[in-house]
Amino acid sequence: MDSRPYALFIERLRGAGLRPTRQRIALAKLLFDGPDRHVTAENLHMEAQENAVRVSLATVYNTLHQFTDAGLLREIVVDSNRCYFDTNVDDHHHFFYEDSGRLEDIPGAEVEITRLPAAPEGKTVSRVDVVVRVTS
Amino acid sequence: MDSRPYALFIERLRGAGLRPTRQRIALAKLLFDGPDRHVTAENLHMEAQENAVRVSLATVYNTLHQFTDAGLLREIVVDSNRCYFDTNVDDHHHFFYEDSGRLEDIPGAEVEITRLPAAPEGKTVSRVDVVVRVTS
DNA sequence: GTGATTGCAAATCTTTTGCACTAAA
DNA sequence: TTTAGTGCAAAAGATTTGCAATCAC
Repeated sequence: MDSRPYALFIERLRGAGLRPTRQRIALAKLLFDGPDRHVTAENLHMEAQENAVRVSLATVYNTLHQFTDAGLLREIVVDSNRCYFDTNVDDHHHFFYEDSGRLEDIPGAEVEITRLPAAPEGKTVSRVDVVVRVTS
Repeated sequence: MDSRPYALFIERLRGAGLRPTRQRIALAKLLFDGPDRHVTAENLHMEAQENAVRVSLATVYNTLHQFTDAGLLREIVVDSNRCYFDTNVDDHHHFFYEDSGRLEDIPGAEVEITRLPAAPEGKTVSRVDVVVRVTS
């Protein structure tokens, strides 16, 4: 929880072109001070409150999108009624537990796609997402 | 537009265990009387109105989910703020045009996945979705 | 008739926005 | 200072729900 100094996060924000405000620093600490994770806005807002971080839900939404635009987070689409954000921005894929809504990373190397159609004329592939949906 | 008899759709609904009501028949005709397509609820509701089919938006939502549960449609998740339904329920994948929100089928045979991790203990893979996101 | 289905409007849920206030540089 | 960032409450979408009216069987 308190394993890394604030300076690290402040620097990371500056490096991404974001002003290190109290709220952003606190959220960055929650997000990046530990193993990779998947969060929703609601989810992170609650966690902030539990940790006595005063931040509004609107700011959590804004911050998640700013972090995503800055390349610190990746947005994952698996449920058409909720946005998930992943602190792992490397090339990788996901297991999606349909029953619980939980997400789990699959390292990029564990999926091999050997055939894929060419991008349509004039288009560029921005990403290939593989979602393995599992149930009990 | 009027190429197939109503009887065909009525039978299809019965076969899926759904009462062939006026609304369901009309929507089935819009959905299945032609090549495969991708629709949203809003989208299909507008089309119904244009074709003088009187049906409420709530019923369109309900019907799309009933059809999906019955295996007549498949839900595709590519945008966390809109539900897409696909009349193609065979094994296949998608191009997603990020700029326009348009979806395009990729036949199952055009994607080959040669490595994939095993499903987690006690879980079964219900589906593997591949979404190729493209931009201009 | 009887139970399933529908329509409508209201409710719900997630996400975004407008704007006055506060804080970082 | 000056400009970016924040909080709040209200707005905006998309989807669901409750319930009386209607329809299929």
